[in-house]
Amino acid sequence: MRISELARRSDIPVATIKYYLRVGLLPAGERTSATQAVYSEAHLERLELIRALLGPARLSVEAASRVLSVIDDPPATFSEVLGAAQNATAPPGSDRTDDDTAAVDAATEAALDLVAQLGWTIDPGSVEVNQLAEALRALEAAGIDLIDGGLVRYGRSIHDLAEAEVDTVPTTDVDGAVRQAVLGTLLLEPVLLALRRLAQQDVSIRRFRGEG
Amino acid sequence: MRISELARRSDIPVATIKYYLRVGLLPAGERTSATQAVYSEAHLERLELIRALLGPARLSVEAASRVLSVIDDPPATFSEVLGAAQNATAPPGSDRTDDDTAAVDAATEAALDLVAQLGWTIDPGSVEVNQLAEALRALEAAGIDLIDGGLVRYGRSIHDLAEAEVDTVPTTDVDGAVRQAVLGTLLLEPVLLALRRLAQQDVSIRRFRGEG
DNA sequence: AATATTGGATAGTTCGACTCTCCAATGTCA
DNA sequence: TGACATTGGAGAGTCGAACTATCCAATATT
Repeated sequence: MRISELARRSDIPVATIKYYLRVGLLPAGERTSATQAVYSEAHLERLELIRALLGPARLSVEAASRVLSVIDDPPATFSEVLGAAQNATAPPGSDRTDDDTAAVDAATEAALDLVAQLGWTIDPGSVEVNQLAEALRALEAAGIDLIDGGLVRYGRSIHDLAEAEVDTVPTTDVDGAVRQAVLGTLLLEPVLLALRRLAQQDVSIRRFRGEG
Repeated sequence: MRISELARRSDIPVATIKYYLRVGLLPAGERTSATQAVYSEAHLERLELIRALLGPARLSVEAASRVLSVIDDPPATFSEVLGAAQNATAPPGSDRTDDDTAAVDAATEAALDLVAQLGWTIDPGSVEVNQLAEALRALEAAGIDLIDGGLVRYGRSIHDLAEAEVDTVPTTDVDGAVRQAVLGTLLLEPVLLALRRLAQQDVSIRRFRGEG
């Protein structure tokens, strides 16, 4: 099909598709002449994927393009796939000056401590540790107190989730595994957040039924 | 203190503080004359809160201001608090044209179905149902297949989480409860997402240890 | 009295994600 | 075959969000 049909079928403006082509999110169509190219069903699927990453998964164009390049050209081992996916989507760590290094260090220590308590084996230098540290710092700065061991309890529940997720990754088909791992990591996030809020509704309704 | 000291202590530029004042995120200081005002420790804390909402919690200024107004002026019942917090932070639902109503309806039905399977009592008209529906739609559009009952399993784990969270809310101090509920809902999100990724690392390291 | 700071309003600036405009080279239909 | 539509490609323009800078008159401070 040509670009106008691609636009119609995907419900994305031609100008936007051209933009995606320009920034490299969408591979070029097959040239049939100097000013014409044809696009396949694969392009259509790719567009849906792009929209899922830019929309629900809330990625920037730059992050999405890193993610897609992991899918297009996967690393050799599963752990690397996961790492690549996670790195590709990590927000560009806040470049704060080193004035409050103390607070940051303390938070990092708290994060590593939590992971140790949970008995997890992870890469202590990975971006996620920093993300966790920063998130914990924000919690504390806002004055939120968790009951003692609260985070450990969260950690265990979340580990259950992770087990369930890894179960869904096919072990035979390598490319499929990559795709599933990467997209699962990203696209399940909004699902989990929405489920969490609904669960909170249920819990609070149950617990505070008929109270003022 | 005056605005320059507030800026220095909070590490936020004066111009930005003025901006927050203008848009109503930060209440005005106490006027001492026509061109002077003093700010308190409360303003400093408020600024930290604002930064936590705009940064880690990834809220827009508009959403943050809705959240803060819930905290400043809480509704009467706990369920209302939760609802208000959730509504305040809900992203502005995608205003798609009604061309693919079918897909949307199907997704909504799938979402409600999932909730029913979990046995949760929720408001079927709440924003979160739509969020869930949209997230599920994106998953499906990307061609991610979950093992049967996978989502139910996730749901149960998440319900555990929600229980743990509601446990941390103090039942005596009303204002504190509101603050805790609202900020906990928002600021724990990044914590949970980071924990999830670390848990995935652990699971995959354990499972694929030494494989190519 | 001289200099610095403040509140407040208005006008930029920056960045990301598009969206528009052009134009020459093709494609298509009568 | 000729008139009209479409395409690829590149550059410029738009838009909204979140700041950031500039001004100025009215105080403060020293």
